[in-house]
Amino acid sequence: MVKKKETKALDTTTEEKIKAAARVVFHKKGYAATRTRDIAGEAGINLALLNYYFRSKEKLFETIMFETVFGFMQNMALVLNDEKSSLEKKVELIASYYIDFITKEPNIPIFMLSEIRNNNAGGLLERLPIKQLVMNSAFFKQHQEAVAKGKIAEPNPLHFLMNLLSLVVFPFIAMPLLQGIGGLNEKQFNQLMQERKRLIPVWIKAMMKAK
Amino acid sequence: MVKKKETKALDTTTEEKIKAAARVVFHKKGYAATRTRDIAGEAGINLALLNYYFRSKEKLFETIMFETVFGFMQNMALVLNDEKSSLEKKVELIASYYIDFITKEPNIPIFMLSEIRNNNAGGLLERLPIKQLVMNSAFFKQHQEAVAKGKIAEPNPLHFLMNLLSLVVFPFIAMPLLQGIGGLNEKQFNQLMQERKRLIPVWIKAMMKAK
DNA sequence: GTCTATAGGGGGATAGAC
DNA sequence: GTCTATCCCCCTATAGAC
Repeated sequence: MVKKKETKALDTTTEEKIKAAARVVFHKKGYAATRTRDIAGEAGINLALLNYYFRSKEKLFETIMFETVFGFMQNMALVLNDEKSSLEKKVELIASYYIDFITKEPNIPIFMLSEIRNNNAGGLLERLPIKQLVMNSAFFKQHQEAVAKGKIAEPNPLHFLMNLLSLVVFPFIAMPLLQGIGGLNEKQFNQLMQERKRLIPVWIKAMMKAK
Repeated sequence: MVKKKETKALDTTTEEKIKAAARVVFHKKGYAATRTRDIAGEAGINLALLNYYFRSKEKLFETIMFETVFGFMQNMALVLNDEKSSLEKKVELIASYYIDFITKEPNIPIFMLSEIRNNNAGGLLERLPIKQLVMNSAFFKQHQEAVAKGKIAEPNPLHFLMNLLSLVVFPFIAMPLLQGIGGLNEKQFNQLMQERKRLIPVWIKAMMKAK
């Protein structure tokens, strides 16, 4: 649509600068509270230029939203579908990867979840093959096998997945509350999350045998 | 500030109608996306009247936000501080109560958490004595005792609390995603949550012994 | 207390010069 | 491609009649 960088030195095309700024502001404030002027300011460019590259606030948002959700999901997809790693290993990998990821981008979970709730993000969930991705994954097959062998008590794989995501993601979403309760600063909070990389796999293992 | 109902038949004073409407709209869309016109419409009154009762959108929001957070917390406070019930019982009570509560009001968790993140909700967290409430609770004392007796492996009570809240609250926040993954309708989703009333206490018990 | 009408300002988008 | 200036709608809030 606009000039295509051939071998542009650093990814500092204007388009990329605007997207980077939009990511920051949208992730932090959400669609409704974001002012296009703030994005332009953050990007160090003029408001008119934003509309030149992306026709509207909404188009820009859709771009950012799609890339954010896609970026979040793709690692999950990779891990869940790896035939070689065990179920235990998958739990470890997901806990470890996402705790680091969200520590760096702490606004992403609540951003995604609240925007998806508000407007279903323009049918984003329908466009991404989430259901097949998860339901046909090696993860689900391994879970079924473990249930069949009596190694896992709770037969519903959705509970398994919910539990894993809950333990990994929720503390970040509730961070301000937990910092308030525990009187933690950011560093101490992150330290707690690092501990959870080791703890969550242990916990999940114990939970799933219980009945 | 306005007329005080003496023994008003049903709580259908205009003020209460506006607040009820504001709750619905704010909880669903959040502060920034809410239009005062929508609230007035939902309440079946005129826009001007809204400003007559509550001086501004922000004042109305603060009222709703405070009552929402307070309403959410007060049961937690009651349960956590009950000296008579055991730690196990507390877990049961919280899981059971909040699963029912959030099933009826599914927008509340993400509403509270995203508004608190956005603007700290006008220092709401500082005004409510959350920290003392939790840190001095019977819940925390019982947790410490259990750790001392070797009944609980993980000594940090924040992990315990995070885990409990995660398992209870997160599935609701991620509901659209989980419905997409599992292909569930609302009824089936609620069924899953009902199962968790029984499962979460079992899981928590198993987790906390694990190391 | 409740309404209609309108002021006032903010924010998304565009025209047009460079 | 990038800027300045500006349009215009929408939203909050208020004035004033009843």
